[in-house]
Formats: sequence, structure tokens, C-alpha cells
Amino acid sequence: MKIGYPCINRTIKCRGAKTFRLKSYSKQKLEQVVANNLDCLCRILEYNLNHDILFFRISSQVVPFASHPICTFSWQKRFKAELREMGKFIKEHRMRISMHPDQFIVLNSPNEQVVKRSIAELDYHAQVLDLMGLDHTAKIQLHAGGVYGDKEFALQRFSRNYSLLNKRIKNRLVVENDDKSYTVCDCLKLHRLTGLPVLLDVFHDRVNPCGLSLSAVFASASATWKKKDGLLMVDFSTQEKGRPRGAHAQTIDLKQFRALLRQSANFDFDLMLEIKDKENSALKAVALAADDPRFRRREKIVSLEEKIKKG
DNA sequence: GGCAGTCAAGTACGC
DNA sequence: GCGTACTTGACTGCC
Repeated sequence: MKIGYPCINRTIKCRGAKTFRLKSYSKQKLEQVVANNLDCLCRILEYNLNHDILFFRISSQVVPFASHPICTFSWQKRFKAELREMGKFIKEHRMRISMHPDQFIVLNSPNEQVVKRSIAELDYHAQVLDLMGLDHTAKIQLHAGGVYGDKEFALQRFSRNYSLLNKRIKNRLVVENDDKSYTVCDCLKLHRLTGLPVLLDVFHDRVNPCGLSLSAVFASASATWKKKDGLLMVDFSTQEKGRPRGAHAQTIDLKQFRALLRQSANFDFDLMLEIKDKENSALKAVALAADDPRFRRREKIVSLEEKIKKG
């Protein structure tokens, strides 16, 4: 079990998801912002490593407008070395990476143009991970999309559009249950149609359940991940009090986190904390999970002196 | 420097 | 049919 948080680190005084307005787009601006984002990402990853946070979600904004027609600049070529170097660091320290395209990416939309744009955006995400040289355990998590008044038909359309995707997207795509439309059971159905692994969001499952027990959702979601996909990924959050149902908590509820660890004791997985205070909650979770036999911390760096002693 | 309006993109829902 | 929430800022123009 690796523990992580998404996209932003509030302790480090830099941003790995800096962007700009479409109106102010220029090749120079893009180059400058991507250089900043990658530099900041390196610093975040170092911070994470030093704090035993080995799971991280890279922001979709790392290359702003990457899939937009305005972007004709070969960011892939320009930042090849930087991305490869970052990937080397991730692999060397056995960190896990995910990405999460936002709500505009809808693979099952009845609008062909929306699907076309969504595929272009997914391809951009896959390219980032490929250029880092990461294996297929680095995933892109996506919601099933809209319902359009007929969920069965919408699932079929997802499946049909999925078959159009290129290999590099298929290798990385996983489907996540959402808080309104598609439950874990719906995602399992999608798994049967497409073979896609199911990323389990335990908070969404609480808000939008389908009648399975927590241990049943863990068991069935785990079973959709093959060896090449790595361990099951799980998203965790809790309800922010006094806010609409489904609103993510400001800070981690340690009581509920402890309960999750206890209730999931028979399963191993990597855990993403979708909590607003980001690394602060991750630090608390890491401290609490330290005694859990599943918890993975950074591997001890054996000093030269120790190596000599060991012969 | 501070503030408020706005930002590439989609869907669902209430009025 | 239109406005708004979602998630959550943060960019940008104006003062």
C-alpha cells in the first residue's frame, strides 16, 4: 500500500499545474509554463519521497492546451529529456503515478466531436506517462460519463468508443465509479464489456452505492486488475460537514481512515486521498498507516559504509 | 497590491 | 431554454 494525494502540494512554494488563458497562448508562454510545471513536479516528488508518500497524481494541466488545436508546438520533443529524467526518479524509488482527466472528457458522449476531443486529451495523458518511461501500472482514471436517459445504451456506447482507442491509451485507462451516475456495479459491467480495470472510489461508493458491502466492492474491483496493471487503486475521502452531499472533506477524518484500514485488511491497494488539504492529510495518513503491514515506505538508502560492513 | 469577473472543454438538474 | 453546480482554483484586467 502506497499512500498519496493529487496534483498540488501546498507546502512547497511552487505549482506543478500552472496554466494560462487561451487568449494569451504562445509557443514561448507554453514552453515557459511547462518548464515551470516539470521543475515543480520534481520538487514535489522529492518532497513526497522524503515523507514516505509514494503515490501521486500528476495534474492534467502539466502541459496546458496539449490536445487543443492551437497547440502545434512539439512539447514531446522539447521536454523529452526532462520527462524521462522524472520517470527515472519515479521508477528508481518505486513510486506510483496516476492522472485524472477532468469532467470534459466524456468517452460515451452522443456528440462525435466531444468524443474526438476526449480521445485527443486521453492520448495526451498517455503520451506524458509514456515519455516518462513508466510501465502500465501508471494509470489514467476516467469516469464512465453521461447517462443520456438510458444507462445501458450509454454503457454500450462507451464500450464501442473504447474499441476505437489506440493501444497506448488502452494500456493505461481505468474506470472509476462516480458520485451521481455510475456505481461500482455499473463499472464492473463496463469491465465485463471492455476489460477495463475498475478504480474504486470508496467515498463515491458511499454516496452512490449499489448494494454491495465494502468488502465485496474491494474484492470485485481488485479482481479486475491484472498483474501488468499493478495493485488496485483506491480513492478515499469523507463528507465535509455542512456542505452538499458528496463534498470532499477539508482535512482527513482519521477515525474513518482507521476504519477503512481495518475493514479492508484482506486487500492490498494503493490509496489516493482526495482531500482538500492535500499533503497535510497524506502526512497524517502515512503516520497512522505506519504500523499496517501493507504500508510501503521509501526503501532505505544503504550507505556506502553499511555496504562495506555487510561485505 | 487587491479585487472581482472569468476561464477550452460536458452533463444534469432545477426553474 | 437558460443558469448553475460540479471541483477548485487561479489567471487577468481594472482600479
